[in-house]
Amino acid sequence: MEKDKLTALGGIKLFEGLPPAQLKSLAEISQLKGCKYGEILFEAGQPGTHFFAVVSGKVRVYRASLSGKEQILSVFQAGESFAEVPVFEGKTYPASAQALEDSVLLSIPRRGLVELLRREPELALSVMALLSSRLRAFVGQIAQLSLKEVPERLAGYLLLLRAAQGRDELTLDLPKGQIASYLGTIPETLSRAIKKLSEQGLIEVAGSRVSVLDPEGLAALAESDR
Amino acid sequence: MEKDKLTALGGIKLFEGLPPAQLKSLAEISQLKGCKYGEILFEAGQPGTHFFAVVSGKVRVYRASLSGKEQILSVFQAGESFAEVPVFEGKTYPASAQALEDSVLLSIPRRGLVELLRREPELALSVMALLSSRLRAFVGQIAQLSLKEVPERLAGYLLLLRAAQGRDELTLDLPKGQIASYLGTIPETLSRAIKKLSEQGLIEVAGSRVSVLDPEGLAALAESDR
DNA sequence: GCAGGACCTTGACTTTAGTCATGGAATCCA
DNA sequence: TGGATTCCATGACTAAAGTCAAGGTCCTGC
Repeated sequence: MEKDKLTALGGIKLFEGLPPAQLKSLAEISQLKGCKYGEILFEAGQPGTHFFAVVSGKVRVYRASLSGKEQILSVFQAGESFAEVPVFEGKTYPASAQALEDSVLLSIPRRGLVELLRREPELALSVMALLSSRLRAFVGQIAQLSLKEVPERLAGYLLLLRAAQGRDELTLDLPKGQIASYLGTIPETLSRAIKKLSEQGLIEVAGSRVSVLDPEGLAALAESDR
Repeated sequence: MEKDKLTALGGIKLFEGLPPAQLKSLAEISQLKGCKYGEILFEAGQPGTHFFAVVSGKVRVYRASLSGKEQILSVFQAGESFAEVPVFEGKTYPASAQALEDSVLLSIPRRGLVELLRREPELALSVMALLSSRLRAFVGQIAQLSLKEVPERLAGYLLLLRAAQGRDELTLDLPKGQIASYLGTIPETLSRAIKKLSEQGLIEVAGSRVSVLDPEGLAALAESDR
């Protein structure tokens, strides 16, 4: 069992390059935790006791409004970690987290991680780099939400996917409803945005498969604003 | 002159509690820099060479769209620091920065700061806490932009100001146009939102002075969503 | 004291996106 | 296999916020 945890920890990008002794001490304090599709890991406002890493599966981090609309902040997959904020602030989780698939997670109590960071300046620098990249992503998300309309945001999202998948035939990584929530809109509006891009000949859509027909056109749209 | 820098560094919250020797080495590599109202310090996309701290004055960090609309991410005042992201990522600034008043800044080259962080785990932890609090703020901002309407966002902003100023008679800390940009809207829409809150008897406005008449009502509005 | 300018407000209008309701397609699994 | 569920698309409508244009207020500096 300790063995499993060690292997799992080894697969987490953030802990790459950590000396084996430290990995082992991390393994001692962390827990492997299975969770099912739809399971809520924590909710915005709860005291933030643990830091998480995804061993397998998929987790979304989001904020919900009282009326039920949700804004996805990020989706995390195998090798990624999340819920750093309360580790260093010691307060509450700023957002909620829910499994989008049956998943396996590592949960690490914040105290232990802080101890480790005190002893491992290189890990600390990695953590700062990770936090910084999150900040960069959020800056982009804020700018998109505030300065761009839905079809433009969709174009940007598709270009990101294309870069990640390395080809023009994309497979959507999330159900469309979740993509809508990530883009800060609702499924109906996303549906119409997809139709619009199709009609303009920029993409072709069949279910969760999307072909990018005109990458430059998409890029022009994504850059543009009203 | 070195003396000035030391005093200035001593006033920066992030560096509070740093051993004098380290402060001194920071002073050696950092530069004092005056800048005038409206001066642009850096623009989104430029290589991020420096980290900044505000000695006096006021700086806004924002993203602009091609068409001229702007979204303010944060406004920094004396004692605060900004532009951490490229320090740890070594890439470009994710947003632009502009002086909102004649200001004095400290600029610190990223290399020197990284060196210092390697030697000072406690400073590293402070930086992680700072980055985390930024993330928390951005999560809130994303949620507001996506899940709430302008009058609700305004209500939230006024409540924050009220908490900061500790009384019900507020002085707006920014021109209304800048507040609009912070709230993700335009001056006309902000004007109407202010009028709406006034008509509902929640606030009373005269120029840049705002009286909060009904804090609970404001809070109810800020929490609510459509 | 008044001309110019920055900033703010208001009104009329347009555009975008959200709401509500309906129906279709795919999937899961008794 | 067929019934239920979930997810998605579409249409008709409403509401929110942006655009454009005009005018007001306040401050500054001759």
